[in-house]
Amino acid sequence: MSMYRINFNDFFTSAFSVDCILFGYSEGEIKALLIKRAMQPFENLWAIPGDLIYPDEDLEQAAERVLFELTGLNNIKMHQSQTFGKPNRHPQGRVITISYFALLRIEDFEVKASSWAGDVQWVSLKNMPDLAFDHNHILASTYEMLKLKLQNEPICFDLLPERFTLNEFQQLYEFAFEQAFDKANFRKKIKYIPLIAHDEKQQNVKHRPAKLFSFNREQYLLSLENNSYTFKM
Amino acid sequence: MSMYRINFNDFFTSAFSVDCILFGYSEGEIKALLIKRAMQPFENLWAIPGDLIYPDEDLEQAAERVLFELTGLNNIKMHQSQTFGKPNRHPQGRVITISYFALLRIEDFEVKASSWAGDVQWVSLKNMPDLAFDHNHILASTYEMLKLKLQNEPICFDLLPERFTLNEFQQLYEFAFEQAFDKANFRKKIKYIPLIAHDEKQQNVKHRPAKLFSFNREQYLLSLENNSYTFKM
DNA sequence: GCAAAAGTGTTTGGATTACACCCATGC
DNA sequence: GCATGGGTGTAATCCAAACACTTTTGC
Repeated sequence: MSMYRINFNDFFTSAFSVDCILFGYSEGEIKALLIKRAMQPFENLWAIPGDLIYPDEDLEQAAERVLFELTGLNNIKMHQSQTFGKPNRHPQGRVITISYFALLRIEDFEVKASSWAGDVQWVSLKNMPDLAFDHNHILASTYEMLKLKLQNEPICFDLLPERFTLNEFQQLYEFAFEQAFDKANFRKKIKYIPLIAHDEKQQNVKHRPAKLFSFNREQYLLSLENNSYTFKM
Repeated sequence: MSMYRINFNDFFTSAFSVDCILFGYSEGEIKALLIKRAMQPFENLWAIPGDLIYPDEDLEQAAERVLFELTGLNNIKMHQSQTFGKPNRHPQGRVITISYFALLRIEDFEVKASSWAGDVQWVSLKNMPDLAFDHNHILASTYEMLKLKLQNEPICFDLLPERFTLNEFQQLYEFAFEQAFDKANFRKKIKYIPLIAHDEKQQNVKHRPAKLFSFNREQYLLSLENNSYTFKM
């Protein structure tokens, strides 16, 4: 994290940081973007990207900055998760960290290894190694919050490609809730979610190609206004 | 808040605090315990009780300390809500505040006006005045989180008296979700919540007295373990 | 034709809803 | 007896689960 570019003692006895968990979805798995720490402490361990918050910077703005440095992406909605502040969570001083998460379409950009990371990688939440600091704990609680929101807000469409098959959609929920759903019943459940059915079909599959759909966000917002439908999974 | 007992400039350029929202339930309304500020800024305005976090203190521990100073109560579960950190939210410096909430039985204790408050009062969430700082915003988001948890965890029993009538139970949800429920249907919905039915009845009512119930927490925890029931409202 | 996954229809049982009715108490 | 809320039963409806079946593509 960039705090080590600055003389640590110059900062003060306690500091705030943001940790910015980027969730993505590919190959049927929800993944988080992790960085390999290039310096002490926890050198060479994988960690959640994060940085100190500047004195006159809003929390969300700091999280967006971390996201931008890693991905070049802008205008992504940040969701606040939780705040972690055990006095000894950081070996070199008191650092209270506010964790945020964002949902990305993995295919839509290229990750840039930043100055403060030796390597960057998407890691499946099914297969998480030991992370630096208390980052396993932070990631686990944030994933719980993601799962809660997946049930109550149409944020799954921030993870899915802009055009997706209904099966990809179903598999996202199957991964998150660790259970298989019946295909016919799943389609009945999502019947009222406003989707746009395209004429376009899946390519290069060796079976009947599936129809592609997109989320009709405009219509969803309208239905929110007149209370005709609220997302619920 | 106690930060003003300390010379302000000695503290820092930025600081952390906890705000500790105490929710209670009486007379059919969910209320928050507010304090009347005895000093600048926002003197004489109502505010959420809060305090700075000591350098080697855990966040939750700080919130428990604020609760204890106000109520003398201990061993109350604190729920972390959200963190607020707009650079200008505090007129005298950068203060990032982590908000917690706790659920109390209003009848079980006496509020002590503490050194940093001129007055203390339970205020209904239906009838909230303008508060100090960004406390209206903090309270509103925290109330949203409370309502979310009321749907997924049996925390309503932390607000209700130890022995309650089914109607008090129903009215709590009616207040929170701002809608009336059918009595017979409500009772069918809660059929599987493990309750202890007492022989004791309501006293001093001028109609048929209602039976009193308590939450059977032991049995609920057992049913969680063997996955036979999970709370859902 | 066969394998593989897309896509749809039917049946069933349990939950939700609306609504009606009886019961116990104070006055 | 009457007002007031406590407490319960029933029928209609909706919804979710289980499961079977048809369709379309590549090879």
